[in-house]
Amino acid sequence: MTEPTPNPDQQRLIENTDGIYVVDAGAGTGKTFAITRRYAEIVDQPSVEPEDVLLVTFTRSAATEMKERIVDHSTYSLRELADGSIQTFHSHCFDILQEHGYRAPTHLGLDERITGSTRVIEDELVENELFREFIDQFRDSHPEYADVFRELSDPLELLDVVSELASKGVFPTTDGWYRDGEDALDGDFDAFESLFDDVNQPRNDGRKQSRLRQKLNGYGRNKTYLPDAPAKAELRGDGKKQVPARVAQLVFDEDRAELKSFVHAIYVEYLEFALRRNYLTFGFLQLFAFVLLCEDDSLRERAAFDYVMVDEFQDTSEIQFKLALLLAGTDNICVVGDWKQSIYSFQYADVENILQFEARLDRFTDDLDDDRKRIQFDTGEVERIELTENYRSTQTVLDFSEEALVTPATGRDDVDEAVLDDVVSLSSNAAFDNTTIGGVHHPDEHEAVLSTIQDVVGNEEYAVEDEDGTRRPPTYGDVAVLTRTRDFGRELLTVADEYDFPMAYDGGIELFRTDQAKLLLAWLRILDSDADRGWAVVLEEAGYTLDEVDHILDTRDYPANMTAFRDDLDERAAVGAVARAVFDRYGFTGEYADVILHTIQSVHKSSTLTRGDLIQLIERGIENGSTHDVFTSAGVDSVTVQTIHSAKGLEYPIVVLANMNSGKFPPNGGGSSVVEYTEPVGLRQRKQYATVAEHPHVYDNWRHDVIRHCLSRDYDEERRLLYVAITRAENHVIFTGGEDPNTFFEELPCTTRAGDPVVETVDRSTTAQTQLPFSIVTPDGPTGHTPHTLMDDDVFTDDATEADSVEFRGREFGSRVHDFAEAYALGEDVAPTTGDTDDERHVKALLDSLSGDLHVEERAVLPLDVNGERVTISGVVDLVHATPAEIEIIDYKTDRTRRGETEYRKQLSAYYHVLSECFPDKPVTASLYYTATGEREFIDPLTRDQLRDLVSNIES
DNA sequence: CGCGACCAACTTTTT
DNA sequence: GTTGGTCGCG
Repeated sequence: MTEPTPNPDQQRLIENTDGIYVVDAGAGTGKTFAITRRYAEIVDQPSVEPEDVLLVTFTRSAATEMKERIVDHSTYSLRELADGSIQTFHSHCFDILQEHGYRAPTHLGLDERITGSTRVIEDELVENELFREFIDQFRDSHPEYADVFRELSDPLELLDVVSELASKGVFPTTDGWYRDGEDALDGDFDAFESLFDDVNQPRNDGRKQSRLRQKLNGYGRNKTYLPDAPAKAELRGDGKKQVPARVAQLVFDEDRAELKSFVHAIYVEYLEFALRRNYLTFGFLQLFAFVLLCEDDSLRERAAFDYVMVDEFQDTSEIQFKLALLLAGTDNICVVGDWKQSIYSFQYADVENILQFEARLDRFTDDLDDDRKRIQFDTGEVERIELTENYRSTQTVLDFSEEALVTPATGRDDVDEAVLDDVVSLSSNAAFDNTTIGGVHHPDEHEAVLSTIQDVVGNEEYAVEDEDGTRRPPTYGDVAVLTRTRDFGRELLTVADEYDFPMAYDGGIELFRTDQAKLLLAWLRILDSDADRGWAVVLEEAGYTLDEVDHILDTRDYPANMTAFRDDLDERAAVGAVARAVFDRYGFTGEYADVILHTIQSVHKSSTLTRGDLIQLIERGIENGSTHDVFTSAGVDSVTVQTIHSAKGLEYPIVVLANMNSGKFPPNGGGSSVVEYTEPVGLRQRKQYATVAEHPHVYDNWRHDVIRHCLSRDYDEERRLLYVAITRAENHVIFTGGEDPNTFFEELPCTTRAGDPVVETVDRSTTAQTQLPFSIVTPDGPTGHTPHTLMDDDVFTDDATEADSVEFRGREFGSRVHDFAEAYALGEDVAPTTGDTDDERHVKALLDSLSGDLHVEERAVLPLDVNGERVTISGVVDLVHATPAEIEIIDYKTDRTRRGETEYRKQLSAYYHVLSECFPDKPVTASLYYTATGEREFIDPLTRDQLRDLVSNIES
């Protein structure tokens, strides 16, 4: 939420465009507003153009939002800003490499090149598969590392190592390490010693041993070390409450030459592998961009900006901080962030970047200037600006949010209250503060959440305030359920569905844990080996009882229609065709099925996927919960379910923070309230090896068993997560827990009560909304495709081979125009990559003639009551164009000869009704735009009754 | 009150 | 890998 006039703090940030600034912008302080105004201030100077300014955001959607908001406050249009650099680190690095990256690998001694066709692997699953493939061949070609591999439980850990090193700027060259990379690997004894000392302080005024000494009590338990390992007593010392100081040196000094050479070999050969396969990972994008900017002085000067701004600075990694410095041609640097919202350490974000900004600025500058001057400005003067006025939440919520930062996560967790010294307290500008903060717990937590929301909706006690100051009871749309895990969100949606409760999930979904993927896996297993665990799933889904399933499995007397389908599947050679047939059988035509197919196909491109491979792929996907974004829109009046991470930057009048359960939030640890000893103490079998010689692969690293206790492990980030969740709320916060709520739930200073959930089924038969996709059945076209995929008709005929369809889809005419339109509407620079056909020119002309908000690919769902049953029509149109005067729905078609006119009409009409409800005050029009002729045809929307008739005819 | 030993239960987020 | 709970010892 933003205010039209900047407050004095914001004004200071906006006006002070020259020099180095660190902005502590707490939650809801109008950070985006201020930063966009600042950008506008900078580019509105006559001597400055958008391309002189780099504005880095953390997500692509944030970049888009920034652009849109800057347009409102500067003399530049969205088109002109497309040339300016408002983007993520990753996409900026990609641009640099596209333009100048050809020889970048040579700076590391690599012979491969980065070309215009080098892809970026965004899908984690695909990246993992590629890495596995690399490791398999690495293993074969390096028998000398067989011993090391025996110690690894999962080769993917090596990908972690490589990624983490890349995020910290440690890169290999063909014959060593890049710049001072090896120093980082060797470490710094003084720094280590100070960590060591920290955990080695006696506690309770010297009466209690140090944390380190206590931890070392488990040293060597169930292990057999190599003979050179010191004894436990020697490490822990005796009589004192501390570990002897010399132990620090003892564990630090280790010959890691072999380990380093192994990691080096993996790292450098993986880089070669990726380049040969013509792809880069997110991490490698930054790696090569950094190398290029470091080595090529003239390029660095050309690529440098007069102004650099970094948003969400608490989410930056070490390499990103350094990249920002290399991209800054002057000392006009401004970083904006909030350390309290640093929750991405698993993605290598380093909260110290913002907390220790000045020290790191000096250190990184020195590093970069090590051999020659690269940073051409003085870093001496750094100014801090604090934004303290909060436009989102009530003062009660703000005060409460600080409590979250010092709430213990476990019973033994002692929180350092000193963190509050770093907190810049916020003051609310809300006039209305009727905030309730409380907790509800019940064993049926899903029901408890739903029932609590129903208590709140329409309840005057939970009144919320609209932007114009009017107070009203809340609706479903005012509520967001935030969870730490996607699992909980998915379960909650399943339960919500039973009550027809209006609820939509927003964000990544664990694609391989959906019914679609599980049934596909089942059929693949049936094809592979008539496996019971395949048949069991299929039979159960078909409605057989457990007894019946058992009987069928015993007798192997499968239903005839199923064996027929199996034989039919068996004739399809390509796995993609198998998957499509399975989805068709079950009517899975929505977004999930599409994304699964797409994922299979993208793996298929890089290797020939057999059924066995695909089974493995899905099994792994289920195991590690790989996620894929599924397209959803926020409902018109439905509760939003999100993970806390994905809700960052958003705000809701009422926040329900769910799943506050023991052992799940915080992640580790747990504990049981009832202890049952199943065997007498002392009889537990020890996993101890008689001699090391018997098991030469045992690699118990005694040094590491000490060192790991010195690395800080605390719950600070969990508390920050709590902080982020609470500060999403404008008015009310409700915590919910299950049977055994966790320490946060107990310790947070608010009242909690046991719930008594009664969920009422919701009648949604008349309300239009946008939500998760629902499948469509068309009378005369292929089933279940959105308007623009209908153009793929001929691609989906049975006799088209898999390879044909994959290749053909990529180059498919209609899709290309669609992609072009989307990219162009988003302000991306599309001309060089997509050519300049007549169709694209038409689309361009149309888009240029429009001003206002363009919403690309919004999905709408219109529920209809058909013969007493609720049926929904779902649609995706290419563009929604919103101006102050009207709403236009626009869909691109190549020409009039395509099939599926009825379907277009149906979907445009459904869309018309949904948007008419969303915007009751504005006229809504629906039109088709024929790119072959440039004609625009306005459609008379079908009435609800007509739609109902149409749908019931199709159904019967 | 501190210490040690032991068992059992839990282990996420995504550019 | 971390935690909660319990038991026994000093």
